[in-house]
Amino acid sequence: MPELAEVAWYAARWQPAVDCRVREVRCHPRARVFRGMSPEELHVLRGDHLRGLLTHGKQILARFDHGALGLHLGMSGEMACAPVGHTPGRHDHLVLRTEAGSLVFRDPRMFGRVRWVAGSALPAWWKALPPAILSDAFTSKLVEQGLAARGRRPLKAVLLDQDLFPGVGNWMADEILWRLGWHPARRSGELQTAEINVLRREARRVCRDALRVIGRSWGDPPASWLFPHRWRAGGCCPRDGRALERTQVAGRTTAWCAACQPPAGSSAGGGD
DNA sequence: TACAATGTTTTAAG
DNA sequence: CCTTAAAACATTGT
Repeated sequence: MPELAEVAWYAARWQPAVDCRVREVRCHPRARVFRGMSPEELHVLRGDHLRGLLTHGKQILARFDHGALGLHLGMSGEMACAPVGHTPGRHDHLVLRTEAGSLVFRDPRMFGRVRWVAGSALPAWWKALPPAILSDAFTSKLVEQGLAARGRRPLKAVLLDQDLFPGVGNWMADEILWRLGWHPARRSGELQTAEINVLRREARRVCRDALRVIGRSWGDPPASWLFPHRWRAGGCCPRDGRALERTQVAGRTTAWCAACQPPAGSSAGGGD
């Protein structure tokens, strides 16, 4: 489920335990989410205090006194602060017991990831993350160069590229394209300079809207967005009421409106 | 039963 | 070597 705003919301689930000491570490001995590392290594967390939580796109960093936990929620990951006596469930791969509650990392499909970097400094991989979409470093020039380097790829694929649009996932990419009135399969290299500016602006807008509505309270996006219509069987475009198309673009199911988002060349776009 | 699910990585192909 | 497409990953739900 998690994209930028859902990730922010889940990361905040651990917030109540900031400045609390880890009393006990429980982890599944060989869950895929630990990848190369030995989960035993995480027992060094015992005695450390959780010092803060950061998010960057879909990446989460939970900082402790002597290191940082890098978390990625994959397709089905969740974070929760369960009661102190929480008994780890089948998919609770990591549980940190604190006096404020049990911090749970849960991920049934295990496409997510947990990693540990010792030391109080920010990990190198964290510092190497690309500019966040809502940061000043996310410039039109950056977007222009990113699109040019992926010129033959469909826009949908490039929006999903975490090196250029960190935090954007399937629903956000569809939302951005729908708001712009652009066809998802349009080639990234054919955008004009003015269109690149518009794309940058809309990507930032969708990020802000998502964080406001979902990131703060897991609220339901308004019916004026594509979001609430895109998965429902028989979902219709909230702009013109036409039945939404559902096709594979860039290997992902893509919801779009054939009327609002015509193929490049046609000029009957949606926009707003 | 078979397919699809808000993601990334590896492998194959061009 | 570079870019792009497809397969793989593991589990649950329709």
